[in-house]
Amino acid sequence: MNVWLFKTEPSTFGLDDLRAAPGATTSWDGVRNYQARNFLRDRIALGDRGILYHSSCAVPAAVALLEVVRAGYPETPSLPSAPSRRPASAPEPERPVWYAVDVHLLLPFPHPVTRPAMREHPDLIHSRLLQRGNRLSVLPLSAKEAQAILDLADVDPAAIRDATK
DNA sequence: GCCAACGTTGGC
DNA sequence: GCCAACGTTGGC
Repeated sequence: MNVWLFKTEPSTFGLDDLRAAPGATTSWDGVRNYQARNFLRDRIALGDRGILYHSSCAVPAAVALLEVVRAGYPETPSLPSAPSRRPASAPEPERPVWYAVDVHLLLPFPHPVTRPAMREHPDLIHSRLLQRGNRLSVLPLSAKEAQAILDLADVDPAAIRDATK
């Protein structure tokens, strides 16, 4: 089970929007970076966890624990034509370019974990998340990094394993 | 508002 | 294929 960081600008879509969404679940789409796209398409699995991170706002911070409830799927599904009906001369259908996953809000953090707080933690000080110029909107977290963020959020460590109820 | 970092574009 | 210019992201 892997843990992923999902970055979002709360002025566009944040924790409050996810709370208000039907089933506290949303499609994580709109990612337009190939490296992040590859994570969505190839690496993020059903049941993986996510940490929701607010960026480009007054207090950038990790704010919630998520669960992936649907693995990667094309943003705009192309209607697959039955192979037998496709003339041999027709081009192969193109592979979709952009992908989404669905995430569900498991647990809003008791309090946000800010960047200064993360810098105090030995397991986060070298995290890609804290590096300047990091522009990846979806990125993998090591088990240590994920645990450190949950520790700083005062979330029960068991939450990351047992949250599915 | 500033600046660093990175991705994309386009001329050659 | 190189690389400069430009646009975007994102922290501060």
